Amino acid sequence: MHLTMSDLQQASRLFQALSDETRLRIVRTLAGGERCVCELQEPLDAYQSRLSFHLKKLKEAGLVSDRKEGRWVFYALRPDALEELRGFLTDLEEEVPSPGCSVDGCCA
Amino acid sequence: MHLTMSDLQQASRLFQALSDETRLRIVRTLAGGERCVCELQEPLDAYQSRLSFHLKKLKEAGLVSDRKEGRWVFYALRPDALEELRGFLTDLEEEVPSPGCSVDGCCA
DNA sequence: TTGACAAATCAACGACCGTTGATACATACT
DNA sequence: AGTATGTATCAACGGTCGTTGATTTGTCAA
Repeated sequence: MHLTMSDLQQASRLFQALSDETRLRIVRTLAGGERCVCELQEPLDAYQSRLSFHLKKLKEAGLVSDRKEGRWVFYALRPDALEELRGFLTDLEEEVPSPGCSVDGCCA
Repeated sequence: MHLTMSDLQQASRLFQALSDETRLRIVRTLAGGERCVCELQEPLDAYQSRLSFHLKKLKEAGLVSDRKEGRWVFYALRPDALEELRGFLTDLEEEVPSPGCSVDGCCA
């Protein structure tokens, strides 16, 4: 009975950020270590403006961090964000279908 | 080195289904046991057509199942779908930033 | 058969999303 | 100074999404 991230709004934001295939490919690549935008361009076969757009979305959701170095901007995955989501799913799975759950407000 | 659900398209479909706050509230409620549409209406304060719309989305994504009984249709959470997603996130977190990862095709 | 109820579907609308190509900005090099 | 490079931003477009209200389909009861 925790469901720590009862803030469904935040959860939906995270899910939304991961709801795009291009962004998932970015995330999967960043799981191998930080990358600058130009390093993503070739393997993902995407225009630079497109990558900037998606990286901004991921950053706004808190899923990646960015670090400026010279003319490059390196993006990295934020493991705690993934952990947060995983915890949310775990809490959902642990929610047991209790018989008296139809009581007012229980599932509101 | 598993990343079983390497099918990013399927992953994005699941994330997309969970990217809406109304749907997350439905899912959280269904975690307490199956419900028919009319039982969701009051606690979620939503029109019936709206709930039907979102339940259809959840069903299409494989996150819920439905069971007809008389005039009612009972929806229930499918735990395996949540498990699938959790596994995907776990695999992502386990992906170690190995030094030689910049090799061609490694993260493509 | 008539009425009541549960659920799905539809049309319409506004809002947001993802892509592309062009442009702007910042940094580095000569 | 000028030029090249990496990145962000912009305008424009087409497409999809979520909501509402009305209609339709199916099921039960009187």
